[in-house]
Amino acid sequence: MGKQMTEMLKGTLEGIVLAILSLRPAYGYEITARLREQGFPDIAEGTVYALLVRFEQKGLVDVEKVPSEKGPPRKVYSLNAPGEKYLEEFWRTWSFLTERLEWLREGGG
Amino acid sequence: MGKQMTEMLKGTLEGIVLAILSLRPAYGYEITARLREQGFPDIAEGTVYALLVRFEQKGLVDVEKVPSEKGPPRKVYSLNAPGEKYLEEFWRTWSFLTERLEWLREGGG
DNA sequence: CGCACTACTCAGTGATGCTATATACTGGTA
DNA sequence: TACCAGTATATAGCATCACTGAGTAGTGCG
Repeated sequence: MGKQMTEMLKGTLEGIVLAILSLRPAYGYEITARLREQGFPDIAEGTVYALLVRFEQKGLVDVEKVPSEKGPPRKVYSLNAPGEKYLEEFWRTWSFLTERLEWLREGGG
Repeated sequence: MGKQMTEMLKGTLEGIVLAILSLRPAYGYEITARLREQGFPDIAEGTVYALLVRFEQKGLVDVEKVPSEKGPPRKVYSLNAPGEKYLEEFWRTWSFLTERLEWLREGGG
């Protein structure tokens, strides 16, 4: 993917996964697979799981253990109220950044 | 500024400063001041100087020492050819990210 | 049994931005 | 003189984050 993308994902991947969870609840392996389909082929599984642990520690998600037909039980994460708020804040921060960058890209006023 | 912005700036601040340099050459103190005017009040001076050192080490900028009427001599940085290329790559990476995020924001297909 | 796929975990690494401090030069003022 | 504000650069130490690489577990197929 390149170093630029890796660094740019810092802080952004968090928002991406929160956004995915806001669409509907999901578990780690599923999220990783979806990211790979959607243009992020090199997102490491370990990265996603670590993110989900952080979400849980921050109280942004609810967790439910669901048995799987194939393999160990799934940990299904769903965004709760604080999570929604946090995601809204993410979008505000993201919008601010995109506005600043769009402005710079167009010649900086 | 908040932790979200701090993390999101990782990888992005690099592009922001490169974009500022692509408009016209500038020195560290000046760049910091401009960032503060343009909505990033909490960018630390040390952050900018470290960034400029990295640019120099990567060979993305040319440096010229210019005497100042007030204070120590300025180190004026200007984007060179590899720097321009690197900036273009940054914009491509940035565009990819914004497209993915816009898509997610609008409901994820 | 061995292999592939599903599913989660964790220690160690590298890059980045922030904090805090130090250095250096000019000019104003008590 | 002594002090301080503004200009200008540099750097050591810290926290956070994504990546690497390895390990653990369960199911089904050859």
